[in-house]
Amino acid sequence: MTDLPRYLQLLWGREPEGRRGPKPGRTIEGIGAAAVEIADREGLEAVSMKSVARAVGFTTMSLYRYVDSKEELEAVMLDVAYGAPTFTYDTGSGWRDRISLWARGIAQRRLAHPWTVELIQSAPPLTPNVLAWTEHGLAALEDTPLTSEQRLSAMLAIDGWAQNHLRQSVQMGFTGPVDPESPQGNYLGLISQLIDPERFPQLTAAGSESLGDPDDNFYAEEFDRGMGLLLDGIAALIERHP
Amino acid sequence: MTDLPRYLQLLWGREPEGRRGPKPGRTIEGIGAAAVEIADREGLEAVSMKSVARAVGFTTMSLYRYVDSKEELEAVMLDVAYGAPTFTYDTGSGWRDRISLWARGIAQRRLAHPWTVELIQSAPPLTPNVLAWTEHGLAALEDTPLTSEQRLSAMLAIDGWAQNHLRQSVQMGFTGPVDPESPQGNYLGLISQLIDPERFPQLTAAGSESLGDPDDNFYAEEFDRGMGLLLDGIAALIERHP
DNA sequence: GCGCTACTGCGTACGGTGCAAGCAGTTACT
DNA sequence: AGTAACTGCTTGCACCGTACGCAGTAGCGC
Repeated sequence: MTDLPRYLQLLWGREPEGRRGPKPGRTIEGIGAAAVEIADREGLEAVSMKSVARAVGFTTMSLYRYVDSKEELEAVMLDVAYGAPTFTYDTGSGWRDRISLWARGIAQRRLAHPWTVELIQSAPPLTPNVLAWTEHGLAALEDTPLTSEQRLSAMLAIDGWAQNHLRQSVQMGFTGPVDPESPQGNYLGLISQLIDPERFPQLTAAGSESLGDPDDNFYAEEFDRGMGLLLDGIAALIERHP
Repeated sequence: MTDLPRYLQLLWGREPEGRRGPKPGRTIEGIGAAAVEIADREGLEAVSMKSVARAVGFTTMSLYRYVDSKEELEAVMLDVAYGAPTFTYDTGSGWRDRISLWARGIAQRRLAHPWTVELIQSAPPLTPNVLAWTEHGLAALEDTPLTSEQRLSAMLAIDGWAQNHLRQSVQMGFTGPVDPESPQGNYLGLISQLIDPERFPQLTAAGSESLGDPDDNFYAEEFDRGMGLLLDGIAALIERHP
């Protein structure tokens, strides 16, 4: 049994009691919240050990009393960004409504903190809020006849898709008003400048047709479309289930 | 009409002819390949302007004659990692076989260079090989009655899911032999140490049942399962198409 | 031929990063 | 009372991406 890394001990409140020395002056949640605030305001690249420390009134190295590395700080940030799931499922609602609600909830949290898509997590999440969301997602599929392995697969697929959709949308600059002067804004201009219509017929067609006017609703519409695809797939899986 | 960033000019062979001065001693493709080799061998964090420059026999700053920033270098790396799609679709094969083949092809390339999931692309891809794969994916759906907008959506959903599955698998350490000593290896140990079975009943159940023995085939099996979900969804979309 | 000019790769320098190590001061155990 | 474990702080290091100016080179217009 390996003992827990520091930040997990703190997040889960697993500190041994009766510890000597001064009480810690901050909480990791507070530190994470400060980091999140910086990321929301100035972008993820503005989050450094120094800037976060300053935001909580610390010197740089003091942060290492709460977190062993910047990567761990990022895990805390993600947990703060998720927050605890606040909604509950209507009694009587079916799995499709439930998991949709859940997916929308996750998408909403992530959309409020778009920098989450820039985080690279080299380890699976073990923080309280993220695990709470996972639990909530599994619970949405509780009434289906699927095995828990299938439920986990389905949930991971949905979560993964939602996350990826946000990622792609952020890349394309579709999450806010489209600025035609920005490099993303004239993506179409650049692409048509590059590709040979004979070598890239499908792309040429798709470009002129579909991406013609990516308006503000593009993100939401695409979200519903893709989610519908996945839910139909899950429905098919359930129907053919023994 | 904005003019192209340097690395795109080089990748697409759009340099003006009759240029003065010495010929460039390297190609971006070569530089990208060197960077890919470093990433394959020592991980993405070992890729620095210095290390790449040394690998091609340059000083650090010389790289900036080919690329305006490290981010552009990463775009080149991704393009090299993808390579050009080499396969063709069987005549007579249906869309389902075709897009499956395509998805497998992409997954294979990415799996050969797992660090691709760590790349954060802040702009949509405009490099030749990546666009060639996109074209190839759209062509797989050519025979379906879907609009090109729907085809694009479907393809993005599949690609996104494949990419995300790889990302999650890499995080979990499922892409290679499982080392129980590594932090990912005893993920289950850690999780069971943290969660209260009463507050996290679904997770507890899922953990003990499904993740019991994540063997080498877990990645591939999960890939097929999720892909099946998506393809079923697309099939449903096609059936109800006017 | 000539210089001019745009190009090559190189050397130096700068501000910023994450983090290792040792510090004096504080608190609660033995 | 003494000691051991903790707090936050200070200093210092190796490394990062990249701005800027350099001498040398190849093709242009004359």
